[in-house]
Amino acid sequence: MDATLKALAEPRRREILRLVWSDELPATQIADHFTEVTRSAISQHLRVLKEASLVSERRDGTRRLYRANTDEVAKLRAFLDDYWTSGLTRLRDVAEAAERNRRAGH
Amino acid sequence: MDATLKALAEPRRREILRLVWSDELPATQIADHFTEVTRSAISQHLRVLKEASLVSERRDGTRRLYRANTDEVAKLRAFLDDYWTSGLTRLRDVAEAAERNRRAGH
DNA sequence: ATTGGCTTTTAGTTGGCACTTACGCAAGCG
DNA sequence: CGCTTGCGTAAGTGCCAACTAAAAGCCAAT
Repeated sequence: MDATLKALAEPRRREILRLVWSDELPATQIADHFTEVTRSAISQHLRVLKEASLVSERRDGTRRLYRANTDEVAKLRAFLDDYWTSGLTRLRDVAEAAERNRRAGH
Repeated sequence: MDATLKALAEPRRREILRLVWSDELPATQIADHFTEVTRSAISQHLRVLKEASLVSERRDGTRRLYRANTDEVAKLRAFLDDYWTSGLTRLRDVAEAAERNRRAGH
């Protein structure tokens, strides 16, 4: 989950993900979309996305076709829904912090 | 939106957001929750969260009370739902890239 | 085998980010 | 007023992430 959010924090990686959202695309065509950075930079972005499971790679001859892994974004949605809504653990943690404070205090 | 994702990419900031999700909390109490970093570091995290509109600040005497801005997370959810699902713009962009390629290509 | 297109990888640079230490500043209290 | 409490800010450090340029890998066709 950490990897997912870190990967999406970069604007160009979001753009890449959008490009390969509905169809797979070869690396060169993805890179051509970006005029301000090198093909190498895009390749490295693709690696980050792949390691975060946000895209999958398929080889076809010398080309490499990338496609978005939409399931992973769905997981992020679920994360946003569930993570903070556990008020009980929050109260427990605050209580623990107060306890630490009390013992440490003077 | 960029600021929102960048802010959430940091684990400690997510933890802070979880702490102040359902109730407001003074800065010191938030900082006490983290034993491995300084109070100053937490203060800087709070500033990032505030600039991303993920938390709001309320002053009460010398204290500053923070509370999560749940609307902003809701916006992120909407973003995840809508941003990539516009296949038409994707096709347009790919066509443009191909056009650039054709002209540039000798 | 060698050439050539498609792509990743390596090495090196730079900018940014999280952190600590030290300081500053306002509000309440004796 | 002097002191303390609660908190942000400034300056400096170290690390990591994004980038470029150059080298290397992979695959197909010749």
